[in-house]
Amino acid sequence: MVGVSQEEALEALRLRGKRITAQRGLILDIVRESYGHLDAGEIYRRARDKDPRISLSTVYRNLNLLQELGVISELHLDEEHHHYELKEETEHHHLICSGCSRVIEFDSPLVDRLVEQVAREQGFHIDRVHIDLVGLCGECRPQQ
Amino acid sequence: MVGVSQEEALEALRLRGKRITAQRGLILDIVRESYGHLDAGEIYRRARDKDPRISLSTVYRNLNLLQELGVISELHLDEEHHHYELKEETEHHHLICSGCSRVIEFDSPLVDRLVEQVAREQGFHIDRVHIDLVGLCGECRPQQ
DNA sequence: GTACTTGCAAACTGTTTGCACATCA
DNA sequence: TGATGTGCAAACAGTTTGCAAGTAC
Repeated sequence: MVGVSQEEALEALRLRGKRITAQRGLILDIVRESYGHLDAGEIYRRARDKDPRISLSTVYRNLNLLQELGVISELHLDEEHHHYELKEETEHHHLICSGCSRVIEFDSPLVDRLVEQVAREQGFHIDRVHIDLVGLCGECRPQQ
Repeated sequence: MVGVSQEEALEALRLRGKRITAQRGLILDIVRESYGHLDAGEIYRRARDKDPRISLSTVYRNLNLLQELGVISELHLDEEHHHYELKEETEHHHLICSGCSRVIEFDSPLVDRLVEQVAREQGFHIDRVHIDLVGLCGECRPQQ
């Protein structure tokens, strides 16, 4: 669950001739601290708490930039808007509680077996795997 | 790969006191004929070819209605907008070619094993499973 | 100093809604 | 006939973009 570090992220910016600004540092901090996965609006709201002058377009621009640099990645959870997380070294998938919206990451060797099997049967070469399991976590189950 | 039939779909409308209109029939035909998965805009464009007076809001309204009735289902493929397909009896997942955009449906017992394993380990009760594998199909692979 | 960034407002895309008119049963 | 559905335009949410002013290096 540990993604790209702040130093690595800043280094990625430098390498591409991008500047290190207060806004970028702030956005990275927020994405890092948010174990749950935030959408752009929520990242903006939290950023504004620390820097009331930041604009929503700066948030969008930098989320897109950080994605291009490979520092964060965009998720398509079940809902409408994009969510962002720090890029992990290992591929992982999402287990989403429809009660409390928490997002748990998982991986399993069964995923690789599944992907291999499907690729072989259908003659595909698979580049990306998205798995979202939606349900109720232990805490939300009893009371629904 | 055979979804709800036209008769079943019309019956579902009747049962809920909904009317059978030319527009609804047309939208259902288009969703049925589109093996690939279309978004609302594309469904609208195709519908307009047969009935130039149909409106985009009618398309949206009916896609939402048909979804509530359980006749079609909404997908969240990798892109921005919703895609729709006829509801299948069996759960299935999507194999998407990033070259030609074709969508192939699949299922495998390994999916159930994976879901069981994750549910057990994390104490979840899983309601929905979304799996999208993105890659290149046999035809698109050589030439890229 | 200069290229890169920002904030702001305006534009854009996908989707939903209010309302008067049309239509299925 | 009366409830339901349609088309149109206007409203919305999320996201992107043009531009002048600001800032990192």
